Amino acid sequence: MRIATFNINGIKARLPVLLEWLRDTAPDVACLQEIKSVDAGFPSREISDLGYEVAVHGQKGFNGVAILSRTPLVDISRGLPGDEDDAQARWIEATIPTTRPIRICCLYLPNGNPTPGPKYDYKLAWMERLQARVEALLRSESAAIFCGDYNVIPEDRDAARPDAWRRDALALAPTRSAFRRLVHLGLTDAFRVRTPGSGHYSFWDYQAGAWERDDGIRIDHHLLVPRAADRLEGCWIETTMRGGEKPSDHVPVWLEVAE
DNA sequence: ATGCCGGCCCAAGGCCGA
Repeated sequence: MRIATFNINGIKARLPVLLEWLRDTAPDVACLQEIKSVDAGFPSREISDLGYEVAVHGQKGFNGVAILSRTPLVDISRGLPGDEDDAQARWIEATIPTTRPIRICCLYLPNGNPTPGPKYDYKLAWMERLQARVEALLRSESAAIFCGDYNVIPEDRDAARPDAWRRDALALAPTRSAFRRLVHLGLTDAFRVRTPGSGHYSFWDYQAGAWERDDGIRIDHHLLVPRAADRLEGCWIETTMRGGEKPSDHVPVWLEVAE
């Protein structure tokens, strides 16, 4: 089973690219972030015409996440638990009820800039809530995977220019500590366990010729609980998407797990 | 580079992203 995570930076602007990508690459599951649309505005019919079931958690103008799946989704849950007042649409999870079910969690972790400030406080608080959700799913012994835009550069090898990010919310020490605490619960960074070297990125800024200079960062990740990591067969970045027509500033990151 | 580009709101210019 191939599962992709893709921050599409706006479903309205990216629909032709998304449909062509679904036709060409045919993921079994696609976790989308930054759809920037309310549920009613999401082009579910165009996508279901390609054979996908759609689960959306949208919001007007900003954020928004969705899961697309070729097989039915069950037990869909919207919103990251832990703050009833959180209005930002950054989390949706659902189960793929195959022979060995997989719990898919699609997330869009807050950016957190500028730092210090309320946005950074929100990011760290969100990461604490994420920690609690991961702990709960570990206790449940489900084969859970956490796929999405983490807005975290885990280590220096995940940036072309690590020094430029040192004081940024994506790489600041408390951000990296919180990410390490998460991984140390027993999660596997599926890309890193297979590909240890530097020079692998999932985001390049639209500005200053970042793509042309390969000035990228790796911030889109698949984290797997042990029961899912046991089934890991591959993880790779679809870098070429960034050089295509009207690209998102992120590219898809793929995960293959045994059925 | 405290935003160079791009997308959102919705009709202009401001907010947001990383």
